[in-house]
Order: sequence, then structure tokens, then C-alpha cells
Amino acid sequence: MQMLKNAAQEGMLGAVKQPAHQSVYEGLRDQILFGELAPGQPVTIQGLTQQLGAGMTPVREALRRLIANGALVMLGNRRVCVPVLTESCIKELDFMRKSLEPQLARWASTKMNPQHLMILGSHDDALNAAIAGGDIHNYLLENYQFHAALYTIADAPIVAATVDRLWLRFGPSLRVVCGRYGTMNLPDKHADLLRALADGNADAAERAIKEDIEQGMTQIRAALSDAQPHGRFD
Amino acid sequence: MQMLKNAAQEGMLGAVKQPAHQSVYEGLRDQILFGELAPGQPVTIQGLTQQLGAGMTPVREALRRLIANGALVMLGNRRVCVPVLTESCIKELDFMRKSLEPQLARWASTKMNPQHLMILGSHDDALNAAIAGGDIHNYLLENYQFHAALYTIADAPIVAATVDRLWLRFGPSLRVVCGRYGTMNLPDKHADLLRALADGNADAAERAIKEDIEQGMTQIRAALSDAQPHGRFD
DNA sequence: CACGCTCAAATTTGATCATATTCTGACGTT
DNA sequence: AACGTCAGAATATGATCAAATTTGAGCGTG
Repeated sequence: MQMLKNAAQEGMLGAVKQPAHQSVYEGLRDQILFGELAPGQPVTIQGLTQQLGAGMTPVREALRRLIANGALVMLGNRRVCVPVLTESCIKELDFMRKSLEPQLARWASTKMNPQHLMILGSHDDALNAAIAGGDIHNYLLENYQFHAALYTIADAPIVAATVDRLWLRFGPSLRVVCGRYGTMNLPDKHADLLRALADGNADAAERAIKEDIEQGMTQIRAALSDAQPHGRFD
Repeated sequence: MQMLKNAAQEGMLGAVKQPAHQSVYEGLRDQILFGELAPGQPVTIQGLTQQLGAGMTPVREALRRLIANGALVMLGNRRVCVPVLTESCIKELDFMRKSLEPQLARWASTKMNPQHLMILGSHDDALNAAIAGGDIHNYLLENYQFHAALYTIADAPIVAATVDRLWLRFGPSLRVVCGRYGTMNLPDKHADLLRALADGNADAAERAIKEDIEQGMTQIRAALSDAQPHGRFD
């Protein structure tokens, strides 16, 4: 009877038992990735302790991790906020994505099995359903999970973690894209990619990922240059 | 008289005033980068609070940052230690370095000025002096600072930060390389690189960096496969 | 007379610490 | 060999200290 206590103890979200700083990190991370927090929005420690009902130390540790991963930035004074992407940031992110993700797709294509294909397929189905339903949150979630699953399959944890950090940077801006244009006009190359992976065709998988990245970054660029037309007056 | 208090207040390491968690982070980071801590070595919170004379909270925050950056790993239980590089880790690091650092060198080559050249040159001089003197710590320090300075010149902070994290991963192993073979037989392509940068020759700079990375990673591979001949029994 | 500037008090927020609680691993007992 | 107990280490809390922003009163200027 002792062993049942863990499961029923706290939030009981299915996970066995998680330290508070981990829960705070993941919760805040998801808020950033999936657009609950807007670029430029300030984040305070004491605000989070109240909002999340957590203590001060776990919140601090989670913030340090988020800042180290680029999901948040520390201003010169010691305030913290969600970063705003500049054109040069986008240029860097674009370069890194195109340098790293195609190789992950290649590696994944050599390790495919039916189980993997099914997981990717279900994420893609959920993604398309979200697009059809105009559900921005689920679109962002499934789009991220599709790529995250692919990079897990590639079995290159360091590269995958690096790419994951890039997603933390442009996540908030993806939400801006959707907020402006809705979920329509959000084409992706996932179908091409799935075909290539099923065939074990590394070249085709690489090509599909490159095109997917190209599309995504172009959308972000368009949405942001549209949203900040007065940069010269700053 | 009030304004003098800051400088004389705490550790007074020359910096104006720094939060303790920042000092702890940088100190531990340098220990990892420059070989004070060996791969596999366990790191405890309470050990650090004593060793560094710091409180528990700053140490915890520094550890979270180091772990997020891959400089330390958290075992399944809540122990922390310096990671041991496996062959597949080296493969990933090799891939990422070759994907990212050449472009940084190219960007830097287009932004060179005499001031920058002087900084890089002085690091290279100090590096060569350290090699000649068999001073492993200074070799590692100046080698790192040479590359770090180059990547700062490239003016691509996100890419530079990403590469910096990679150095945190293989830093401890560089020390192993030196411990086995001394500072002799540590050739580098810095002279070629400096010439290329002085000429603004992006192609030559890229080539030099690629060769430098190739040499460095080959050395690491050799030292580690030498040190862990029983990998098939893991 | 009104507007804007400066400086200092007040408030908010971040940083640190001491302490209590929980968990892990090890040792000893049965 | 399996179980229970215990020491040590990590996690989490709230209080306290320090820094920064904001507020507002007083002063000078247009």
C-alpha cells in the first residue's frame, strides 16, 4: 500500500513522481513553445511562485535552465523576459536548422521501423486535424512533437537537444505567425518526409526537411517583418 | 566613499559586482573547461558549498545551468557528475563542430579589423608559449580563448553560444589528451587561419578551421579509444 | 502658471541563507 | 537473501537582505 502513495500524491499527471523544479521547467517551457507567452513579455520570479503555487527555489532553478537554453533572456538589470526575434537572430536560426536538421532526418531514415512510422503518422494526422479545425495550440503542439519524435528516432541526443533549443527560440514567434494568418495557409512537407522515411530514402528525407524548414522560416520572417515595420524609429 | 564598498565587498576578483550564482557558474565552468574536473567525477552540492564558500541556492542554480549546457549530467537518481564521452558523442560533436564553426570563421573573416587580429594573435602567441613550456592549463585556456574570440568577432551570438556548449562537452577530454601525450605533438592550424583572416579570405579561413577541428577531434578520439579499450563490455 | 526635471522615499523584485522535509543508498539484522 | 532502519544528500520553504524601478514632492524654467 505504500507504493500507491506516489501515484496519487500531487498533481498526479500520470508521471510517477517529479521534482517541483522539473514540473515548473516543463510547464513554463510548454507555455513558451506553444504560445502562451508572447515575445517581450516580462517574467518575474515572484509572479511565477504565485501563479504556479511553487516555492522560490524550484522557480529559480527552472528559470536558470530556460535562460541557459535561450527560451528566456536576462536583461542587463536582472529582469527576465521572453526574447524578441530580430532579423539577425532569424538568420542564425535558419542557418543552424538547415545545418543540423537535415542530417538528423538522414540518420532517422536509416533507423526507421513500423513503430516509428506509426508514431510520426499519428502526429501528422493530429496536426492536419488541428489545421482543419483552426486549433492553433494543437497545431503548434503536434508540429513540434512530429519533429521532436523524428529527432528522437535519429538517436543523436546531443544534436537533438541543440535543435530543440532552437525551437525554444522561434516557438513564441510561430504563435505570432498563426495569430496573424490563422492555421490556413500552413503547408508542410511532412507527407513527402513520411514517404521518404518509409522508403528509407535519405536523400529524399533530407530534401523534404530542408523544404519544411525553408517554408517555416519564411513564414516567420514574413510575419515578423510585417509586425515590426517601424524598426528605424527605435 | 559609498561607491568604493562594492569593489572591496566580497571575493573582489576584479569584477565590479557579480551575483554569487554567476561566480559559481563561471568558476565551475572554467574548472570543467580547463581540466580541473575529470570525466566521470561526481559533483555534490554540499561539497561545492564548502569548497566555494557559497550558499546552497547559488550552487544549485549554477548546477542547473551547467547541466542544461551539457557540461554536467544528472544521473537517474539525483547525483550529478562530469560526463564521460562515448564514441557516439564524439561523432555528434564532430558533426556539429564541422557544421557550425566553419561558417563562424567565414563570417569573422568578413569583419576583421587590426584590433581583432591583434587579439587573436596574442592568444596564439600565449598558446604557443604554453605548448613550449608544457603548461597544460594555459594551453587549454588560450586555445579556448582563441576560438572564443574568433566566434565573438563573427557576431552571431546564438551560433557562438551553441558552439561554446560543445566545447563544454569535450573540454574535460582535451585534458585527458594532454595528460597522456603532454603538450608536444599538439599542432594547430591557427597560423593558417590568422593569415586567411588577415587577407579576408573566407574560403581559406573555412579550410583552416576545418583542419583544426579535424586534428582536435582526431586527437580526442585517439586518446579516448586508448583509455577505454574495453568499450564492448559496457 | 504650467510643464518638466531631479532626487529621494517607498515599493516591488531579485539574491541569499538557514532550516525543514523527502528521498536514496548502505548497512545490519533476521 | 530479503527486509527494515539509519545516515547522508538533495529538494523545497519562508524569512531576510540588497538592488532596482517607480512614485511623488520640490524646484527650476519657459
